[in-house]
Amino acid sequence: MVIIRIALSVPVDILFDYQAEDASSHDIGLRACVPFGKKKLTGIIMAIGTETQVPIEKLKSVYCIFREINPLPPALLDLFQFCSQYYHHPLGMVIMNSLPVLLRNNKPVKLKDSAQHPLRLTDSGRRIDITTIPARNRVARRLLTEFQNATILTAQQIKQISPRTSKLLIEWKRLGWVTEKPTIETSPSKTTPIPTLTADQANAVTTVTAELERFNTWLLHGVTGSGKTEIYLRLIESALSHDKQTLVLIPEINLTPQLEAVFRARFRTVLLINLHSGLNDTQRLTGWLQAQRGEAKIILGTRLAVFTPLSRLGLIIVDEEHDSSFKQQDGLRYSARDLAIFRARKTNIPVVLGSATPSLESYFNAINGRYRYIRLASRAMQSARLPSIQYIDTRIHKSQAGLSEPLLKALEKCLANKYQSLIFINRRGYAPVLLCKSCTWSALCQRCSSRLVVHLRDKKLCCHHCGHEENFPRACPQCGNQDIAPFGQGTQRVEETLRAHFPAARILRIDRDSTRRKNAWKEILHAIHTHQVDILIGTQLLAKGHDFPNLSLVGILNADTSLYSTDFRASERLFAQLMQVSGRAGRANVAGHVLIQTEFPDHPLYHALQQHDYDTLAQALLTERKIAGFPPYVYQALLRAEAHSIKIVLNFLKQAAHLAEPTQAIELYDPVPAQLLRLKGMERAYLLIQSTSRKQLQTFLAEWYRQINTLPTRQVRWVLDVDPIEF
DNA sequence: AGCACGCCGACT
DNA sequence: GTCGGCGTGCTC
Repeated sequence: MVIIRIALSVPVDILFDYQAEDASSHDIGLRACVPFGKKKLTGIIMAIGTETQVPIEKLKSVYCIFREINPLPPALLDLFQFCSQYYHHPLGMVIMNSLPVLLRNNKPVKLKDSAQHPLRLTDSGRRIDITTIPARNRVARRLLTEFQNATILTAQQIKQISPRTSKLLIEWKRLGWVTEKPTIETSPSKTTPIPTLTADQANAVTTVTAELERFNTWLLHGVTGSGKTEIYLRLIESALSHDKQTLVLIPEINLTPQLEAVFRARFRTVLLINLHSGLNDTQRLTGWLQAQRGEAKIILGTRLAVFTPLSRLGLIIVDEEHDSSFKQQDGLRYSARDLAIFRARKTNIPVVLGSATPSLESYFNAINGRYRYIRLASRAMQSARLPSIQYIDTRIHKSQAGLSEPLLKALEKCLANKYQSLIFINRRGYAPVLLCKSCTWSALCQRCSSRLVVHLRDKKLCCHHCGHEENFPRACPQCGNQDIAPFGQGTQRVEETLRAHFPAARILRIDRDSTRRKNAWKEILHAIHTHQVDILIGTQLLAKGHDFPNLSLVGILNADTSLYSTDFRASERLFAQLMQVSGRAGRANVAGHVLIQTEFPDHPLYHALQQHDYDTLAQALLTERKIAGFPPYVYQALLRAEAHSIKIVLNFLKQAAHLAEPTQAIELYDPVPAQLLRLKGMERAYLLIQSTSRKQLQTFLAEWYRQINTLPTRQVRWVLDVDPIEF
């Protein structure tokens, strides 16, 4: 009897056995549709054998095995297995949640042949003169133009040009203008000039390229503007020359288009796909299949892309590796960066972690020699120097609505010189608090233990944690006094103040509220680049990765709040963020100045920032962490739990703690309520476990996880968070 | 996660 | 007497 073992998306960490007479060992990694209770589910075949522990009468037969697409490769199944074990999350859920939605259905995928393959313009196609096509044949002209621009077009791209192209393409295929054959041509485009490398860059490229055939974790540490992207491009080129795929992981969606454009411009003749959250189900599946078949040579994507099957993977790049969005913060709490390293090791290929401000974990590994460390000391463009950073002591310089006199003066001067400036304040809305002046009342969220943020623009109070909105009250609900007022500054208020102060200036606010609209980002970037804006006001959305060539002045408000935070990672994050924002100034042809308003101008973090001295600060922070016994000197895990009442949560955590059998190597702390106690109507708490040995921590967690699963979990939702980065 | 089974309160 | 509340436990 042939037994197949299937991983299903159910929250129990076991495989389910089924009878399947027609299965063979080639079917491992394929999808199978099976009866499950009263339901029908589709899962992945993990093993095939002739034996089972399940009583024969319980054993059911598979409905069918889907063979229309290739099985998931063993290396990817290894990654899932590791992920499931390391993060203590059921294997079936790990696998099924990583797959495109269309592969989770109880249906075979059906894609039209034309939809499956990208088309490449052949040399004879390239020689076609557009004017030989009648002008009224607009679709044909558009399509040919697009092909001659891009050489390769995916099915989606073609569909976007016009939905009625299939007849045309059949004809063109017959004529030999286009072909489905993926090319292995790697010569970069002749039209985009390729910059010469600095000595630093050249050295980095040579060093990594020399070891392209084996696993290494490279930390590529270079200040903003030191030209990391160019290094990525060269490495990808090397990978391409061996006909290998490159997986490029990037933090979040906003900077994708920019990076994508750079990559496409350089590699016009290879298929590049972008796997981001904005895709619909069909687009995602199409890209996924192209990656699996090895047709897509460059796979650009956010954290989920780390699970893409890649038959010819030769290189992984994790850009902005310090970015916390590589860690998923709900459900399966995985770190895409760490999984990328695991994947590279298993595939025996290099993984390059790039950052201007590496995470302390990576830096620690680099100086210890666990990672290979590559340092880019200089900015690539000689004209672009590092910005000068100065502090405005807000104890001396009083401010009006959060803006100090020296900063306003600097803005004025910048305006007069027709340069752009940027005010960075990481707080959207008008004001963070609504206060009653006669009693102590302030507007609170009903579902979270947080204050409601004033959004004067739409006359609403908003909770930035749960999204709750309510109308602006006319009077204090507690004492009836009408004297209620916004307190503190947010982007909207800064915008208002600056508009009043510089009525002639063109001011643009950039935060989640102003970029929510579709295409808003595109329009904003266009406005900035064509110099239709004088002053930008923005949150951290602005900090990431964009080049603003005319930007000369950066003003930073309200940075102090993270200086003395209870979160031991706050300084690290603040520094990275301020480095990033500062780096916006003075990129191309303009000298950059950064003015930071602070009450603590002598703080070591600010000193380090002023000197552009990552190392001194990193060393200091590492010393602190060593003394305090924090990561990277210890490994941590959290048991997180939530319920309607904190009593239930704490009680559950206490029970869980009671079950634990810690060894000497494991430290188990008392349960503590979360910083933000209530979130979306749930009260939360966690329990910290730590150890100096990752291995022992894992052994402990595995056993403990099994034990916790036996607890009655009435109304409690819980997860293990391994290597947590938020508390 | 679903979904059924099961054992106690308020209804035609 | 039953309808239905959601606590408990199983799914190959």
